[in-house]
Amino acid sequence: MQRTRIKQLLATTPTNQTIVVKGWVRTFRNNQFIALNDGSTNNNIQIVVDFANTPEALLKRITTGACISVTGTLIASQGKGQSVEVVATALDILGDSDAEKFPLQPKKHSLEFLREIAHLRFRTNTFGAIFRVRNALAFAVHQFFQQKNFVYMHTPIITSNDAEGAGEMFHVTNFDIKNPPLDEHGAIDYKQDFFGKPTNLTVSGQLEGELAAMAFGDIYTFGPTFRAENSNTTRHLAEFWMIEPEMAFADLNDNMDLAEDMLKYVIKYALDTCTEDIEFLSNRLLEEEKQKPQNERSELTLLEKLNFCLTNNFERITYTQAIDILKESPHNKKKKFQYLVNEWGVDLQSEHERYLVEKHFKKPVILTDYPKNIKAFYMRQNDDGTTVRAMDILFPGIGEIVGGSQREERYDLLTKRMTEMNIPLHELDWYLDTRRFGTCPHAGFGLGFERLVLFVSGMTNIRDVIPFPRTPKNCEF
RNA sequence: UCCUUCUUAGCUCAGCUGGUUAGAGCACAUGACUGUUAAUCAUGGGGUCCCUGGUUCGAGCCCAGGAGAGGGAGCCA
Repeated sequence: MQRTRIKQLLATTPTNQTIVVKGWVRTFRNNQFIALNDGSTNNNIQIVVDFANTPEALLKRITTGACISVTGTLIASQGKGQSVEVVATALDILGDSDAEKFPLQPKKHSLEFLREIAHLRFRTNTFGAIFRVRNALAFAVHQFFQQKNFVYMHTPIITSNDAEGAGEMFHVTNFDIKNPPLDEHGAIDYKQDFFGKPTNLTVSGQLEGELAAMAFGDIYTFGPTFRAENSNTTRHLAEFWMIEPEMAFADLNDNMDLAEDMLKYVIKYALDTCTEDIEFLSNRLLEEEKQKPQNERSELTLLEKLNFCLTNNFERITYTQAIDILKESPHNKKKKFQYLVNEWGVDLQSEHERYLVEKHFKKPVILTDYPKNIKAFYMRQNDDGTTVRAMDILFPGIGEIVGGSQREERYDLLTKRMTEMNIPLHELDWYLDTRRFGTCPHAGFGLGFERLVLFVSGMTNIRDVIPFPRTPKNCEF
């Protein structure tokens, strides 16, 4: 007989039907009641064991963490905490779990402790909810773009291109690093390496994405990305997943519209399909914030915050307007910023971004038209000669979740800018071909998937929204 | 990388001014009970006080160095 998933069982009208259910024991109370979970939902099904007619040796093996298979009848629960329960007629232990050694206990654990046992934390309510939400968001990303006829493009993970400047890269080689072959000058001879040249893990699929957009029109990537920055924060990972759409015949406004539509679409999808999980996470956050002083708590619950995002337009302002707002802000005048805002041209600090999003507008903000000197070479230059068609989307609690731009499609201006920024043209010759052969206005952005999961789950540390986080000095599992 | 806080039982933590045998709650084990909901009650086992060195009659506590973790900053998604 096939097993039924617990999520489905809990929604079934009990008519004494015989069912099979398999899962992992969360708790075993009173030698009689098993709370069983199979990952389909955070809710457990209660298995009732006839302990008087069950061998004691078998009862002893029903421990927290054990994997069991139960055949029984589904009945309306006689107890109060649940609507249905399963009266066991047969119970098999599929996998024992030594209660003395199993680290998950029927009690609250700290997120830091669970991070150390990331291979087992999937079995907790919090991480069950997080990773079901993550799954829903990933699926919704694909559904959103597919409905719009974007082509899913797999850009390379190993690349020889290191001219992007998006971040420090992980070197890829199969040399014996203690004894690499040297050339006549004593330098490492990459001609003898696997690819015959130095290679790295990708920091972005954007440049290759642009190539594809110049043929398919609209494309997106969704894959792993690697940055070897020594970043130790709650918002950075060395290995993370990035979504990068690229649209031909699109300007910055189209780009902002796409990003805003996409964020709203995937958040709504998660709310609709993971309602219970998000409610659970919302309550979890509420409980966690009770530990904090009143003025540090969120004004909205997680659920309210997500719904607020769906029903309000993101605030769109230019960098220049943002600087004016910050300059004139009471916060700046009272010198409450660590870095005071006095002049146009400086990069915004996180405290400034947080002020704009969390204090001034109290909603997601899209900042556009940054000074060209603080942005990448490929961004389209405005006629003022000082700013570029860049956009950053800032989210409360997360900061920058999206970074994008309209691309510089004009060959002359692009190569001039590259030369100014000391980017060797010959290394990106293939990229420049798009501008040589049938160039057109186009735009795209990069969305850090884990930052999205962070926002939707209400978690505060990015290491808790990816199954096995890779950060400086940490690559377990 | 910088600033800052922390590291004591399986987990979460307490540990006074440096003083004799290092504690609690939960978890776990044993027993009782048996429609429980983090069950309850009783009993019990469990410690490299992060590591190394130093000061001292005496260090979990003070000093130096190191490791790991949390929070903040920078870099960014």
